Amino acid sequence: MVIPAYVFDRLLEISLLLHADMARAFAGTGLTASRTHLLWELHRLGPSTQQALASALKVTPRNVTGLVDALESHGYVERHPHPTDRRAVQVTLTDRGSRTMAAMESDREQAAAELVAGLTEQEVDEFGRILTSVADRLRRLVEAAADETEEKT
Amino acid sequence: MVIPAYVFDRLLEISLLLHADMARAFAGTGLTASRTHLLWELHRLGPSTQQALASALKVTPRNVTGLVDALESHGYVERHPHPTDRRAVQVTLTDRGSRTMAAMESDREQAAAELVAGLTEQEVDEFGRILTSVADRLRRLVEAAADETEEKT
DNA sequence: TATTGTTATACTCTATAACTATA
DNA sequence: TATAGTTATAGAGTATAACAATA
Repeated sequence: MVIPAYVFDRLLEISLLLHADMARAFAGTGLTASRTHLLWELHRLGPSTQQALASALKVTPRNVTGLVDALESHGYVERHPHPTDRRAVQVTLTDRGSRTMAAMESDREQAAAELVAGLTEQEVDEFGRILTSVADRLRRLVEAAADETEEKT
Repeated sequence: MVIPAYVFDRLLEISLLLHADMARAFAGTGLTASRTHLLWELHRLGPSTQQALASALKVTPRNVTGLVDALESHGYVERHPHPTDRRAVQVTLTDRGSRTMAAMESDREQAAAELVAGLTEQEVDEFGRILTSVADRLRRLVEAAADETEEKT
């Protein structure tokens, strides 16, 4: 039993469609996929240091500096002194940032509903269950491959 | 009925895992995700002009120039004069390029088998069917959003 | 006139390395 | 000595605009 090729084609198509739609939706807003990902983590975590954001996004601290610079200049986030650690910066959402995330959350829910309109609850559950199983196996495969690469080093 | 949040989390996780694995697998090969995508299309389409590749990849011709430059310098593709149109270039896979794609194809099949090990044929079929349905609806949503944006312009 | 591919220019994301201020 | 964030530098992907050769 193998994942049929058409499933890969659909996944690739979904990825390209989402990319195109983001480019369209972000035009003129000062947002990009990476910047929005940072906003999303900030929304989830609450006020955070740039180190915490770097871990959450799995990118370097230097990279976070650039993303926060861009988001700050467009008014989505603010840098504040950290209350207890004078080395660190605390990044917070501004009102604009909070409103943007709230709007995105409700857009996402609406889109999520439209995508599965016509499917039964059982079908959606089954889909989620298989997706989770595939993600679990993929995680193990990727970790095994990474370990193997490391051993060679 | 709405797609549950954990399904989005799994999809995001899969996307991040694949990205990390590609970065690892491509180290030292001169390949990247974008360059591999071009090789894949070339493998699928056969010898192609850069215009054809730009359409297939949905990027600008200028972008293809850069990708083909990089792939050529690493020996994966070659530029040849087009047999009938002296303006155009025909891009072909080299032996190295063909061998690389063949290896990737078999790797992909093996990984695809491991990801669904433990699932029944019926479950995989069901998964593919729902994925197709979701992709169809997503395509329509994205097109509708794009049309709406265009009307405002 | 239209098309193919290139040069010129610019923006974004990402990484490593060196450095400053602080813990 | 270790950590948080910055400056410096570099590579990769992407885009628009102007241009030369050819159709």
